[in-house]
Amino acid sequence: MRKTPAPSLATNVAIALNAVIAVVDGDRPKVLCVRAPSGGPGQEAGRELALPYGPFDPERHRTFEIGVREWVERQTHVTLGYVEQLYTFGDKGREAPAAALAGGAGERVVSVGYLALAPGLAELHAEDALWADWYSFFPWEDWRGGEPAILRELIIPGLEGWAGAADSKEQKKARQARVNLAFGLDGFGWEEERTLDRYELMYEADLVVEALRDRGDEKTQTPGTGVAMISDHRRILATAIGRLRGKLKYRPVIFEMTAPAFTLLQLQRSAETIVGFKFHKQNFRRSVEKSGFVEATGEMTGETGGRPAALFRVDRDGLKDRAAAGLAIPRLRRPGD
Amino acid sequence: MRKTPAPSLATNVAIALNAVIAVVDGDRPKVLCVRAPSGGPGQEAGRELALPYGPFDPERHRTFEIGVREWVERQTHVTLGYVEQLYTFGDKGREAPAAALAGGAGERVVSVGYLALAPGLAELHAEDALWADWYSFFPWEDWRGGEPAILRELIIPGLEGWAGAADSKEQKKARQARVNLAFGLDGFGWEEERTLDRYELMYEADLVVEALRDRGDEKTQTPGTGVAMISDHRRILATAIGRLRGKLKYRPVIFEMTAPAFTLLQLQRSAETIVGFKFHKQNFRRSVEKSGFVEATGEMTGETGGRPAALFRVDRDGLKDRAAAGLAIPRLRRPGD
DNA sequence: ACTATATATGCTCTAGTTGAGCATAATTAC
DNA sequence: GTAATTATGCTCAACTAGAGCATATATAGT
Repeated sequence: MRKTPAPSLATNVAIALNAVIAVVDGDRPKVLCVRAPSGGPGQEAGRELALPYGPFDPERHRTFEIGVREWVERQTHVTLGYVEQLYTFGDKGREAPAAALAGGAGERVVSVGYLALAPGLAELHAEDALWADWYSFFPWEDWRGGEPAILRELIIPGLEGWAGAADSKEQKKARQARVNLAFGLDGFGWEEERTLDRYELMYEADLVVEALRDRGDEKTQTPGTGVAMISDHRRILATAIGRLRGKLKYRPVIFEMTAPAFTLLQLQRSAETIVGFKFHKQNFRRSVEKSGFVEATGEMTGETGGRPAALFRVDRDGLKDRAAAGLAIPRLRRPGD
Repeated sequence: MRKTPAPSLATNVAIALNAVIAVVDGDRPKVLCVRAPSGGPGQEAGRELALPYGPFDPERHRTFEIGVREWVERQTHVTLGYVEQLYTFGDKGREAPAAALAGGAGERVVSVGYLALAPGLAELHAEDALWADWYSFFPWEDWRGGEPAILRELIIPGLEGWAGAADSKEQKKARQARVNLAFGLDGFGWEEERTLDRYELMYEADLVVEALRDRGDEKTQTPGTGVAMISDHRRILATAIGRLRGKLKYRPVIFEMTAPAFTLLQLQRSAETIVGFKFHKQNFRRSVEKSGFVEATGEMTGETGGRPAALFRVDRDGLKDRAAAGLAIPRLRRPGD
């Protein structure tokens, strides 16, 4: 028997706060990005995209969330609504690109990722900031027009090749099972919130540029599998999208991203934009109308291109009463099912 | 227009890894605790309980998870199964007690909390480590014997008093709404996974000792509201319990905590122990049997005190096939509903 | 004015799920 | 034996979710 020693805590770690600031712009989901101050060696392609990030200053910030809000609002002039902590990323290998990014030496950089939702595109005041469509980073995640061609043509074959290239029979089966689960193959359904699983598999299978880059590989292209980001920011973004997609189902967060008044179809399009596939319209109305989240304003809009639609607004009281619930998000129906 | 400056990252932060190691022992949920090396000033009561924690050593640990596994296994000789990151806690105010705990000076300590599940009580080799019943920290969370008396007698009145003591009418309503939602009052149901919301409200309302202690208050007792822990460890534990309770519903994590063979009632008791209330037995069987998670071993056990029960084991293939699903956890039925 | 087309909105039908309870079976404790 | 205890099978009613039919009210084009 020995006593548990009081551990001493190491100090040579820096903390960065990363924010995924998500908005819906019509039928495009967007995320605030910055152009990073030029990539590492072999990256003359210019300035890679990064999530906005800031230092965590323990002197000035009582909490992480205060820190995030503070520098986001100062640097981008975007006012954040809903904010939640996502995950803390501390893997080694992050540090090389991240340290370059920070201009610092080779100390370990840990980043705490945050997801923030805003009600619409804010005007940007920094010249190297932009709103990017998040499906440009994850083209395989957008099923609104049916199954993305890139999946059948390139990604699934690539993943099956990777699974088949494993050493043992056991390993092959294990890899294939992961692929099936994440990508909804072989009897599994496509679960929209598994964005991180899918990205990680693609990374392991060398289907995204970051995998090659992080190894210092020659090849710097993986056509069709989306735009790369600096460091592990695309992984952070994948985490954020998955979290947001899941959250829609059990918290009324969609209303953090809507205009003050909207038609039910606009609300549906917002949800579909995030979730990445289309819903049955009448069922969606039914569930929203009985949810208590919205109330009719009594006004109509004629800008629909068809019969005018009733305008709704958020029912603040209803929202409070049902803060424990979310929208009824159906499952993705594949034509063949 | 100005360029986003490359932020410099501060370094005077230490990272601790905290682990909530949870097991189910019959009908008691347990968590590994250590006796902290004597509390702060005014805490002569001896050694407060703490979650086991260790330093994150950026030199030696490629990832946080590796770090957690390493020091847990080294210090406690408990082998961890399932491990997941919970949340990163960085609030100011943590640091005073946490720094004392670390024996260090007044630097900011950030801790990354982890939830780990193990299949049973491991023998402990450190004399100041122990398995504690987690409901000793949260007596109001255990509804298996009906609504805990302490809730109606003490906690709810205390919270309503706190709500009523707010400055403005608005504030009062807002506070009361939070209480209703978290504690399932006024038409809301009790949601077992809202453990953190409940703990936070009780902290704000001065119903747990930590609230008084963190302010340096004279009073050091809040009878009936559970055992205190050092620093914000009870909050970390509340986070872990909520996460685990929620996770049961959509991932088959319960099987990380079960013996190799079990009866369906034993499985049910394990789930009830975690969730904190009892289920309808026949419905639970029905859902488990058709879930594909388990298969009959063909053997029976006579140790039930009644008719012998069939023994089941985890169906590893079924688990893989259904890794996307969890147990069907019903809602808490209150007698009056 | 008439027609095609687009969106809005109401309603129904079916299959499946969930909550609850009845009934019977096979043990042990006294 | 009888009571108590646990196991297990089955049914019923309420509710939910997926799908589609039908009708209403616009705009655009001829």
